[in-house]
Amino acid sequence: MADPIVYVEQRIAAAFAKVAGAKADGIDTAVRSSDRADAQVNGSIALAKAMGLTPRDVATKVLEVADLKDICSDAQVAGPGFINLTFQNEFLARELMSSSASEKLGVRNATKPRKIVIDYSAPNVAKEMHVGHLRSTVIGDALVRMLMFVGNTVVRENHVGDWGTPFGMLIEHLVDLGETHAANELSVGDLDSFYRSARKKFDESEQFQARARARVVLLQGGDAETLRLWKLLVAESTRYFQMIYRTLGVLLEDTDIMGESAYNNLLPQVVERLGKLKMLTTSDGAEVVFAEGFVNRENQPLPLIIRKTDGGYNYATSDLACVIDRVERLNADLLLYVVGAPQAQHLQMVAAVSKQAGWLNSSREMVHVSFGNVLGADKKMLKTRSGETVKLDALLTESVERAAAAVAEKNPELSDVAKAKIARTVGIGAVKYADLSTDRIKDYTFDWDRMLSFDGNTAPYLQYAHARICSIFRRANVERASVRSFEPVISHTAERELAMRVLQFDSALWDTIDKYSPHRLCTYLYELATSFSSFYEQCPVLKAETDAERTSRLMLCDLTARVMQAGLNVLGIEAPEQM
RNA sequence: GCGCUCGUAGCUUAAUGGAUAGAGCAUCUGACUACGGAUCAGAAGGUUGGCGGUUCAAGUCCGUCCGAGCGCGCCA
Repeated sequence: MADPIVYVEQRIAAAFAKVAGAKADGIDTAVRSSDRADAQVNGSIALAKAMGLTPRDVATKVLEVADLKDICSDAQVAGPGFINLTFQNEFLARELMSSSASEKLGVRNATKPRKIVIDYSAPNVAKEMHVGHLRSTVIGDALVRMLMFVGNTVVRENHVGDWGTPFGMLIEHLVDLGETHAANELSVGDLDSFYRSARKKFDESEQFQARARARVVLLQGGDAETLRLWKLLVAESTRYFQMIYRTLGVLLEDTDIMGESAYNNLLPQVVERLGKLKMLTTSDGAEVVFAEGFVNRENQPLPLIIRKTDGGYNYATSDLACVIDRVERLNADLLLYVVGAPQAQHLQMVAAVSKQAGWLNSSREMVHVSFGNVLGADKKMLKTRSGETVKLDALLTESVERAAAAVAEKNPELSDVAKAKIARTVGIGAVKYADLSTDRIKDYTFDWDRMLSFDGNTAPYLQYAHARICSIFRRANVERASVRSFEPVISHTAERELAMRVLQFDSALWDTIDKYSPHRLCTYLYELATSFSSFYEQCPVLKAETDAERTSRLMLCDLTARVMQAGLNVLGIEAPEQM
């Protein structure tokens, strides 16, 4: 326990229960941070009516019962019935020590650790990764890291698009080019042109279309030679994905790939099981499930197509197979899908059918971690086939280059090796942070300048705060660990503000996890950095007035840096010691 | 047509139903020979798309209208 608000909340809740008894049930007695005091309680107003008292009377009683004298220097009923709390500096100091002593910096572990399968990134074989994949990859990876941080078991799954009708055309194109030539073309990372040429042939030549269709049949029938060619495509693409992932610094590995093809042999089983459950209906020649509450344009029930008229399966079948696999083989109790908002209805239908079939229930659920569309400067969807796609590796390269220019300007004395390393850390961090720091649900306007700007609420600003602290310790020639158990003395306002902020890491991270919204942690870290910068201006550390004050401030600096580093780390962003 | 999402300062945005809507960018005014100026302090900038409702309290919930985007049977 380190967050004073979390701590006082328990006492307040108990006090409310004592004062109001059962009437307090369902009343929000949460304690929140406030700009009028350290914390604010506001359940009294809601309770007043039920108790036949004025809100201020309720608040006064609660305050009497809670008896917060040992931790609060001030506790007052204010306004219509709020309780404003001010914590004692000694209490904050104790909490800082508790946080400093804990490996997880005061963050509570999950009370019930879960097994969580998280589906993210999902690029397509033989296609370039673009900004849409950036969102899924970066958001998904941040969630993986924070869910693991609080003690969950997390399984990463990269649902790569490696199966289906386009592969007929891609394989035939590969055959036309010759394997060596095709491999060369694919290995230079120019996947889009490969895909486009195949597409062009497909659109222009009926003969090619026929070949492509025949090839799909061979592929799905397991023809050895076709599979060999298919694997060639997959292998080249996988190498390309891994290159991007390594550059991006995400956790995804080859072994996390569970492409559509991986579920191929489960597909007949899906049909069989749905059939046994009497959920299948034949409609227009296709085998479908009608999930309740979904209608089409004509207000007719909207089906989930399990088996097409031609006997083939499609992505709904494969997604259902996924659910079965994740629940039954992996024994997951939470399935997260970090997938764009346009898939919302599809995923709802998959969830509805899975529930109806009994694969999912209230303790095994799937959650769509949806994110907004990526828009161009014209505020229109960035389309994949328009040819105007921003390629991910080009984006990352440019970001690192811009960061390199900044490093060269600010720190010309650093070695070339150090400069290059910092440029990568800063450049990649900036891109990831730009993606993570706004509410994922909203549409996202792609903007080079904003993404690569190093001012304001950006990764470099947070990294800079961290680097400055490291610099203080370098100059002081003091081991970071040596100040960690020192009990700090809080006197200056800026010091106190920073202390309060540091202690909120726990609630900020949990708030982020509860909503699967990384931008909340970003906001917290930005505020932490702001508080530190302000402290840094106002409170000399190395030239503090006394040794005790100096050590106290060093302790606070160390803890701030550790929280910053841990916070950036769960976002998948590195915190350099110099920049 | 039906459904989902979004609409906050010039721009980019934050805000569990809580008091005076909080930041950054841009603009303007200031600041150290103290630990890194990729900084800090301050000013100005808002009828939270409109109207109505629920509530002690609404940017937030409900209704309605306007605007934008996405989805809606065999592509994934």
